[in-house]
Amino acid sequence: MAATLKMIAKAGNVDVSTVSRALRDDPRVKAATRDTIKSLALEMGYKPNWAARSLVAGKTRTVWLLIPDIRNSTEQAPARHAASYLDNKYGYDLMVVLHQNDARIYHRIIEKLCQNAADGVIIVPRGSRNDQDFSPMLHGRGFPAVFMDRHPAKTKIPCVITDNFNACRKMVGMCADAGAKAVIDVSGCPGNNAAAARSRAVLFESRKRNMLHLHCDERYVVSSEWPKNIAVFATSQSAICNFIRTNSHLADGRDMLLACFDDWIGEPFPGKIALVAKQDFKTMSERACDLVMSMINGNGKKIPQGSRLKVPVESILTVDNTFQLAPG
Amino acid sequence: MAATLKMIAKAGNVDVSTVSRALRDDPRVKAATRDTIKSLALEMGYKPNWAARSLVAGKTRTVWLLIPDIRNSTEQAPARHAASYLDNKYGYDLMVVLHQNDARIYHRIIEKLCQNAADGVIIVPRGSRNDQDFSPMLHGRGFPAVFMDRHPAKTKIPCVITDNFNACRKMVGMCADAGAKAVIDVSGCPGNNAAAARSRAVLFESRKRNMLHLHCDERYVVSSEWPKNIAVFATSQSAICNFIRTNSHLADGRDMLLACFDDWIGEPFPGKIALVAKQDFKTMSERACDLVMSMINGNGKKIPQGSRLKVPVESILTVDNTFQLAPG
DNA sequence: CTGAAAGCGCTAACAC
DNA sequence: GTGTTAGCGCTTTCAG
Repeated sequence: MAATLKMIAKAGNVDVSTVSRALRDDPRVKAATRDTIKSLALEMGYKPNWAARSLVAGKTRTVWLLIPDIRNSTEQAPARHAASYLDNKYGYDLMVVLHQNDARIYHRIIEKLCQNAADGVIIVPRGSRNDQDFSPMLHGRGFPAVFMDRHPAKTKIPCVITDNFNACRKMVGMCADAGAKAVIDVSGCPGNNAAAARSRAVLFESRKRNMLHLHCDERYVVSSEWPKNIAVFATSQSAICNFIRTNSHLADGRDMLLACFDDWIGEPFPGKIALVAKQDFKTMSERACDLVMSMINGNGKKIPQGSRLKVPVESILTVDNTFQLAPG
Repeated sequence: MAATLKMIAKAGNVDVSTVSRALRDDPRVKAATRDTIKSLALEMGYKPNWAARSLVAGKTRTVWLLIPDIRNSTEQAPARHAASYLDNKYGYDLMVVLHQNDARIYHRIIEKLCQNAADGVIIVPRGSRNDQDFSPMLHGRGFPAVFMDRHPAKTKIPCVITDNFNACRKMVGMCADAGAKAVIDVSGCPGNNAAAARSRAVLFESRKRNMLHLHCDERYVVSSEWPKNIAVFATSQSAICNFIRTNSHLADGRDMLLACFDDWIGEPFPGKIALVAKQDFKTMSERACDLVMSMINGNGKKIPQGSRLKVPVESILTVDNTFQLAPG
C-alpha cells in the first residue's frame, strides 16, 4: 500500500493539510515541522497520487504528442524539441504516444483525451483517413489540439505546417538559375496537404518561368525528347529514386537537378546536384506548443478556426557530388 | 466547461448516483430514466473524467510500454502484440511511451509511474546505463514492472527474454552440419545481456564440436590461414557486414556461413547462406503482459525476484542466394 | 503556525 | 428504483 498524506499525518501527529503544505514548501509551516514531515515522507516512500492531484487541480500538466511512429527525423525532431520547450517555458510534461497508424488505437487515445487524461495534444497524423475521423471529437469539445507538419484537409483544429509553397517556388527558381528548362513533379500523394501545396508551387513557378512542366507519378515514363536540362521534384529522396528507376533513360546525356525535402543521403546520383529543403522542426514544434498552451490557458478564444501557421524552411541545402567537384 | 455527472443530474432532476448507474447500464435503474439520462448525457457531450475514475477505482486500467524508439521490428512488434493482448484478455489499455534514450525524459516517466499514472509498465531498455539507474525506484515501491527483450544486469524486476543460448547453440550446430570448421563471433557489446548469452552459447557449442573459435570485435583482422569453411556470428546483419568490410579477404575462396538475429535483408553476400533466428515477439509480449497483470492483480507475491523467463526463438530461417540456386 | 472543513468528479455501500 | 452518504487522495479556503 502506497503512502498517502493521511498516513504521514498520522505518523507525524499533524493534520493532512499541514503535511500537504510542508511538502510543497509553504512558508507558513514552521521549519522544524517541515523537516520532520519531509524526512517522514521520504522514509515512507511517499509519492503524490497523480490522479488525485490532477482531479483537484482540474488539469494534468501534461501534453501528449501523438505520432504514428518514429521511423525518420520528421517525427524524431518534434519529440525532442517539444519536450524541452514545454518543460522549460511552461513547466509541462510531454508524453510521446504512438498510435502506429492503427485506427482502433488512435480512437482509444482520442477517447482518453476527451476524458481529460491530458490537457492538450499535438498531432502529427499520417496521410491516411484514420486521422480525419476523430479530430472533430476533440474540436467539438474544445479540447486543446494542434496538428503539426501534416493535417486532414479541412480540419477546424489549428495547424502548424511548413511553408511548402514558398520553399518549392524558391527551389524551382534555383533550378532555373542553374539552367533547368523543364520540371518533372513526382510529389504524388493526392489528399496529402503538404504534397499538394508543393505541387501547386512547382506548377506556379515553372509556368511563370516558362519551363516545361510535367506532373506524374512514379511509374510514368518520360519521353526522351525532353530538354537536356531538367529538374525532378518530389517530397522525398526515395520518391525521386523510385521515379528514376523506371526512367533511367532520362539520365543519359542529361544534366539532372533533383529537389526534395528533409534529407538526401549519399550522392545526388544520377543528378548533378540535389536541392534539399530542410524543414524547421524546432520552430514548428515551439509554435505548436505555444498554440496548445494558449488554448489550455484559456486565451484560446483568439485562435481562429482552421488557422494555418506556416513556418519557412530552415534552409535549402545543395548536395553536390564532392568527388567530381573536389579540386584536383 | 465539460459536462459532469452533477450537471446531468440537475438537468434530469435526478441524483448523481442515478446518473452514474444509468450510464453504466446498472439493471436497477428504470429503462425509461436510463434512456432519458443517456440521451441527456449524449447531447451534453458527457465524458467521464479520467482522473476521477482512476482515483476512486484506485487504478487506471492502463499499462505503459516504455521503449527507446520505434526504428526496427524489435520494437514495433511488441507494441502491436501487447496492445491487442492486453485489451482482449484483460480489458486494459496499452500506451506506448517513448523515452528516446534520454535520461531526463526516462526519469520523468518513471517518476510519473511512481505516482501511479499507470498500473504497470513493460520496459524495453536500451543497452545504455540510463535504464539501470531507475528500475530500483519501481521495484522498491512494488510497482508492477517487467523488462522485455533486454534488461539491466542484475535487476530484481522480472524479465522476459529470448532464449538466446539455445538459439545460438542450434545455429552453431546447423553451421557445423553444413560443413563449417571454424566460428567467428562478433557479438561484441559487453554489458548487453542478450549479446553475452549469445556469445557464451557460440563458445560452448563450438568447443563441444571441436571447431575453431574466435571472439572478436568488428575491427579485428582475421588471419587468412583459417579453414575454408567458417561461420560468422553476430547479433545483427549490420554487425556482420561491418566485420566483413574490414575482413574482405575472408570471402576469397571460402564458403562463409553467416548467422544473426531478427532479419537479413537482401542476399547473404558474401556468404553462401545466412541463418536468421527470428525472435518470438508475440509470445514474449504476451508473457510480459501476463506477468505485469498478475503483479497488478496481487498474485504478484509468487513472482520470484530477478526471475528470467526465456522464450524460444520462433524459427531459424535459412536465407540463400536464390539466383545461384535457381534451377537453370 | 496549524487544524477543520469543503470540494474536485466519480463510485458504491446503505437506506427507504 | 432512487436518494443519501461516505470516501478515493489531494489542495485550499477559512478559522483560530
